Formats: sequence, structure tokens, C-alpha cells
Amino acid sequence: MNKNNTTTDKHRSSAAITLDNVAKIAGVSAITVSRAINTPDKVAPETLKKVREAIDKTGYVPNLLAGGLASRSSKLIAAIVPSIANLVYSSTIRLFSKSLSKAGYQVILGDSGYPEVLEEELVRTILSRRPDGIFLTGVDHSPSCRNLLLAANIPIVETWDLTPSPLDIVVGFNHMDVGHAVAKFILSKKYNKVGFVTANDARALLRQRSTLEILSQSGVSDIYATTVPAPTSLEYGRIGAKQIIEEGFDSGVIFCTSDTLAQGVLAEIQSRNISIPDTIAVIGFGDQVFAAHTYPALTTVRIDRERIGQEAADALLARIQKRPVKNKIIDIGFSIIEREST
Amino acid sequence: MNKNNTTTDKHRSSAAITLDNVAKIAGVSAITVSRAINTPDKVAPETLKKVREAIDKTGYVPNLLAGGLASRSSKLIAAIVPSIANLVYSSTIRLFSKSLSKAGYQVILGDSGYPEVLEEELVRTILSRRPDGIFLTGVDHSPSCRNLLLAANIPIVETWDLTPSPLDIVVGFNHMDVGHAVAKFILSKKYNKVGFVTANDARALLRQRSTLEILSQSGVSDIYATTVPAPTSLEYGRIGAKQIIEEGFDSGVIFCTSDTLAQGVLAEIQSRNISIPDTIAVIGFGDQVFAAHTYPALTTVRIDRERIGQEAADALLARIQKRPVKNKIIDIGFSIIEREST
DNA sequence: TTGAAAGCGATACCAC
DNA sequence: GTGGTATCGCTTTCAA
Repeated sequence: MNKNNTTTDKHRSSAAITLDNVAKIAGVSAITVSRAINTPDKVAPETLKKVREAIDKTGYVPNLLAGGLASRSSKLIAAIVPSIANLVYSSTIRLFSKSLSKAGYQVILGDSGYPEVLEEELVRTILSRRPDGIFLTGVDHSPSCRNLLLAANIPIVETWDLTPSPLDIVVGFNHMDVGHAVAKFILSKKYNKVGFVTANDARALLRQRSTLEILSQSGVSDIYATTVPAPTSLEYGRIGAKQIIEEGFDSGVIFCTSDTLAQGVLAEIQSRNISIPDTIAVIGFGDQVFAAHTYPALTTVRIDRERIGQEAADALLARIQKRPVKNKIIDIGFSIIEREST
Repeated sequence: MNKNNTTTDKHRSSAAITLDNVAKIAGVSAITVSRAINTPDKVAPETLKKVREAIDKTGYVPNLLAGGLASRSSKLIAAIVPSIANLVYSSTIRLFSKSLSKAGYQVILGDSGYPEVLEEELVRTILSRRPDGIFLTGVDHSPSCRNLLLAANIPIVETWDLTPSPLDIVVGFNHMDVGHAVAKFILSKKYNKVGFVTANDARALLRQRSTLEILSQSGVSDIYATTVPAPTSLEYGRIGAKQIIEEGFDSGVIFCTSDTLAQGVLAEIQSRNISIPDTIAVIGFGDQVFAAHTYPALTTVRIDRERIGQEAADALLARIQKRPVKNKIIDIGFSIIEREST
């Protein structure tokens, strides 16, 4: 007794419809209703029909808090991104969520872009929901974070970067390679002056440094560089461009560590009536898609963001379902999309 | 017995640390540990210290599935948006999440932008997590959706639109008013030809219709309109602009139902070497922020997206904490930001 | 201030 | 194919 929601409940009262209510109405046991919902083929067609009618009649909505607790599987996947308000990450997450929802999982998001919230705190909060897997952005985590993550004993996928020693699985690309490839591109075009508008972000700085490395090795020394705060915005692109132009940069190429910055840089150059790309060319990063369509003057480094989401989802699902994981290190690469003509 | 995680467990085994483990180590009862975590001021300082040490030593992470089940409060707030990959919504959600996380709530997102997933299905899935409140985008819901939502018996906030009969609380602005205001602006500038690039979305279409209504009343009849698929993109902006220009639109103003579309329209006009805004002026919508900074030629309708998130969070929290809700209908208004000079 | 016992609503295990 | 019973890990209630 006390299983039905009558007012005679000794301790708590509840108006919500439960599995037991449905079971009683259908004239079967609770576990049968559970099976009818989760594994319908293990239930006789007639029983199934009765149960479905009872569910419809009552408007029953399963309680996944209870289900997750009992089955030790929350059907929740956590994802930690620097900012959902950044298209670069949100488009990845969108495909990630979509793939997972097909398999019956929901994604719960954590935003690591607030400096006032410690990453460890965020991970802790997220882990308290007992996700069945976790998606991380980047491969740098504090030791206490690593411990928390490892102790959770769930599949982990790190993304947007590569490391020889992932926590579990990693899906990304090599930022140093990007820098080197951009440097080679710049050299091939024989630009004699090179500007940098770089976001203050570990991976962006790495891309800039590696570009610079090759350039200086090749004797290109007319460099104008500025660092702007993350997250990137068109506004900071304008500001950055303004700075290096005022420092004396008047021709050549500007490498921006994001397409958003690049757009701002383009706007600043346009507003000064400087010809693009003849006098100043611009290179972006990250493939905001529209770049290629609307700004033919912009060369950019294309990253297949959807693929990151897809591969991350696939790898996580494989792990959860204990299927073999093909690769623990998935390099999705990148490509330089050259747009010079107008 | 069977409360500790030994291998003698009759039914299930578990490696995870539980409240009981911590309690045993701290030499107190489980409920005391629970209090130490949730209501530390109801626990003696000495006891608190012992408990905290035990938590640190074990690396205990509370299980909110269990906590939520027992307390009938998941500390989860659901939000349904058309697309997280759309800055307009993601910036609202970001502030919404931030405000709620300060109060100890986490946001779980549902993406309603996939036509193959029924809204009702999505709401059902979300409700199975037993959120303590729900954020909806728009005020149009199918009857079955309304029933589900109402049956859940939790605070609801509808956003991005207004209605005299909200499900619970509504935070938004009047799209018809926007259309009328834009029409008046257009009339005041005495444009004789008006183009429309409109997304195929209920609220966008409403803004367009209401603009048109006033214009035709005032005798402006040289109209060129095209509808492009949602979600909006720069690419569709270009396509839309191309269409109406090819239909014969050669001067005047184009009203785009989003700033993203407006950017594409601007790019198309620029590529044709048409002067902006002298020959063709462009009006956007939604305040992508950068519009004002980088495209001085673009007039736009500014919506305080962050405020929507803030007000929605505040209202929901008030309801949950059973504090009085000041207004059930919150009109955040809008403003036209005119940028004509270059 | 602390604790014992009884749930919360579901699923796992084992029988039938 | 179906059901009984014992949990899952936590909080509520009530009592000390």
C-alpha cells in the first residue's frame, strides 16, 4: 500500500501519474508497463495494446530521474563548451545532440566561458547528473579536473584539439599544423608584410606562434601583431585591424585567428577604402560558412565542425554500448579555402 | 546491510561513492551529510568539518538523480529553442542559464528546429527529466502540447512574443508593433520602392505582413517581396536580394526579417557596386550587435535579447520559490537603431 | 543538532 | 511472456 496516490499517503502526496497508476489501470504489473515502454517486443501484442491505452488515457510521462537511478544509466550526455553563443561550438554541438538524440540520449550543456566559475566546479555540477558520457572542448584540464573526470568512470571525448595522451577519445586537429600551413600559404603568395589579429585563447595563440615560427625561419620579419580579448567579435576585429594599421601596416596579409575577427578586419579595411585583397588580403579561421559565400575576398581555414560533433557522438555511443572503438585519436584535419578573386 | 558497496551486494554492485560511504567515514548518519551539503547552517561547525574532510577524502560527487527523485525537485530548467546555432536565441539562453545557475539550477536544452521531430515529442522527452520550470520560444503550441505542459504543473515562461493569454508567464514583444514601426520609419524616409526578404517563420512573416499593411494604407505599392527558408543565413540573404533585384527592384529600401539576412543582402548589393544606403538602404532585425559596429549602413530593430533571458529567469525563479510574480506579461519592447551615415 | 525509518518512481534479478 | 521483491541514492517526516 501507499503505492497509489491517494490522500491516505502517510508521508508525501503527489499528483503525478506513475508507472503503478498506469499498471493498475491496464490491469498488469508495473514491470510490464516498463517493458511496454522500453522493450515493447518483449511484451505480448495484446498486453501492449492495453498498456498503451492506459498511457494515453492517463497522459503518463515517465520519470527519468527514477529510471536513471534504478538502471544506473541517465541517458544524459554532458558537453562542456566555452560558449554556446559562439557559432563555432554551437554548430558542433547541434550535430552532436542530433546524433545522440536518435539513440535516445539527451545532451546537457555546461558553459565554461565564465572565468568566475572554476572548470572543476562546472564538471562537478555536471557529473552530479550522472551523465553516461562527456564531451569536452580542448585537451587542457587541471589535475583536479582530470581526477574528477577519470573517477566518474564514463566515456570521455575531448575535442577541437589533438593530444597523444587523451583521457579517453579525442576528436580534433593539430593547431600547430594549421599555423604551419598558413605560413606556407603566406610564403607562397610572397606577401612581404604580415599582420596578426589574435584572440587571447590558448589554441588561437598556438596557431599564431606556429605561423610566426615558419615565417621567421624564412626571413619574413615585417610583422605587425596584436592580441584581442576572447571571445572574438566583429568589434574586436575592427579594433585589432585599426591597431596594426596605425602601427604602420599598410599592405600585405592579415591572419586572424577566427572568421569573426576576420569579418571585423574586413569591415575596417573597407571603411578605409583600401582594396581587398590587392592591397591587404585577409585570412580567417574556422569556416563560418558564410565567409566563402559572402566574402570572396576572404581566404580561410576550413574546419569541419559538424564532423567533430558527429565523430564525437559516434565514438561516445560505441563506448557506451561497449562496441569496439576504431580510433581513440581522430584527426579530422583542415583545409585552406582560398578566395582571392572578386 | 547491503548499504555498503561490498561485493556481497545481493543484487547490484557499484563502485561509486555514496552519501552512506561518506557518512560512515565521517562517523555520522547519512542525513547529516545531506544537511552538511544542502543546508550547512543547520549542522554544527565541528560536524561540518568532519563531513567536509570525508567528502574531500573520498571525492564524493552527489547524485542528483537520487536527490531529485527524493526531493521532487530536479534543479533542472528546460528550455526549448528553435536553434542553439542561432545567435539570437543562444545569447538569450546564455544569460538565462547564467542567472539560473547562480540559484543552483541547470538548464537542459531542447532544439525544436528539426521538422522531423514533433514539438510534442520534444516536450515529452524534456518533461521526463522532471524539470522545475520550462522556457519556451514563441506562444503558439499545439493543443496536445499545451495539455502536456499544463499537466506537468510547473512554472512556464513563453518568450519572444506576446499574448494576452499566456500559459503562465510571457516575456517578449509585439511583432505587429515592430512591423508598424518599421513601416512608419520607411514612410518617414519617403522611400518609393520597398523590398522584403522574409524568412519562412511565423513571427517573421507577421512582421512583414504588418509592415506591408501600413505601407499599402499609405499608398506605397511598389513592393518586391521574397520569402526564403528558415533558418536565416547570409547565403539566403544574398539569394533573396538577387531575386528582388532581378525582379526589377533598383532603389529604395529592403526590410529583412533578420540581421543575418540583412548582412547577406548588403553583400549582394555591394558586389553589384550599388551605393548603400543612397541607392538601396537596408533594414535588419534582431540586433546582432555587430551590425551597428561594422555596418553603419544598416538600420536595424534592436531587441534586448539578454533582457529576455534575464526576465525569464527571474520570473521562473520567483514562481518556483513561490514569491509573488510582478507581471505575468512582460513587454520588453524594441527600438529602431538608425544608421544611415557612412 | 542529530538520527531512524519510510518513501520518491523506476528497473534488475530471479521465479514462474 | 509476466510478476514479486529488493534495491538505486537520496530526502522527508517525525522523534529524540
